Amino acid sequence: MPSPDRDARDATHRFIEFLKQKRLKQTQQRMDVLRKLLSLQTHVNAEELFHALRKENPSIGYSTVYRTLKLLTECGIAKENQFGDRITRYESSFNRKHHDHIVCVECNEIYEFENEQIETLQREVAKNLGFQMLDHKLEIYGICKLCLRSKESL
Amino acid sequence: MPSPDRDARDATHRFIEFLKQKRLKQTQQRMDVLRKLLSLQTHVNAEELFHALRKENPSIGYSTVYRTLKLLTECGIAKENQFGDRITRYESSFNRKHHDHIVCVECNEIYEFENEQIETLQREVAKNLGFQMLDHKLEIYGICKLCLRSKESL
DNA sequence: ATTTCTGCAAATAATTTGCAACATC
DNA sequence: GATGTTGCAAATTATTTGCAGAAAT
Repeated sequence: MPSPDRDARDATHRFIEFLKQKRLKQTQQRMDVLRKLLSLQTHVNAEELFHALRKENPSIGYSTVYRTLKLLTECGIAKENQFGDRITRYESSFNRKHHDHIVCVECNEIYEFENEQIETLQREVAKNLGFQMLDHKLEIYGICKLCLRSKESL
Repeated sequence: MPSPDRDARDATHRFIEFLKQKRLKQTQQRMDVLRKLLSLQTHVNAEELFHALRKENPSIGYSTVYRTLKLLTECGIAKENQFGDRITRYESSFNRKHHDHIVCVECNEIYEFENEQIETLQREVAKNLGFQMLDHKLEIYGICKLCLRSKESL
């Protein structure tokens, strides 16, 4: 059975292999960014990651964070997401199934969901239009349960 | 029956009413931006619009284009879209049904499609999660028919 | 005459890049 | 010791804003 710890070790292992294969170096900073991304477990942007890392290592640079996120994305450990605003958010995608996002426009919380029927219909749409589908993304925007509740009680 | 010309006239009319109601002024530039957006009929970014407008009126400014696009979005004539890159693209949304996009990653062409079943499933997902759904967007990324064909013939 | 607009140039925000000092292989 | 990496500062990209002169009400 998969466990968060197990996944973290496996992801780390994959990253190290990836670096080796590309003749890139295994540095402290690169491992730090990976560890932090895995531990935060959410949709973080570069800024949030940078500040979290600064707390532990005040000398880490913004560019290192960006550069490492590129590498992690390249080797499939991280996934980039753009939600409405112009900010790129990253989530760890290692050992994770495809999922879509539903975003609360009030509290900005991002939830995930899966729906196999929607996936199937998307594949059909692409096929009917003669496309070879590579990727797809679906975002639903709305007001979440909690925000609706706190509005009612006014 | 709706015709492109008819839609253009109606959209213009709505924009003029919108400006009046907000006590904003009906200027040459604002009408130019509207006309150009309607005539281009595609998913244009501010830069493309700006250059198209410059050809006819070399003195128009970038900020006017951006500011007018904001107004057109506000009154429902334009709709903003963000596809993967960090660029905002605009399409005219006057008298247009909701639709989703399928983007070719080779030639960057953007096609549109509608699928009522997917829409229904999305509403169900939102409902099940306790969300009040406000908006949603779906993008499929892949390689289009034409690009696939030209790859085969190599 | 008043109010709003425009175009420019400068500001902003997120991200990228050049480079000299530094760490890893 | 050779090569790749880091952190910084400066560049870049898309967009926004302040402002003085110009246009619409």
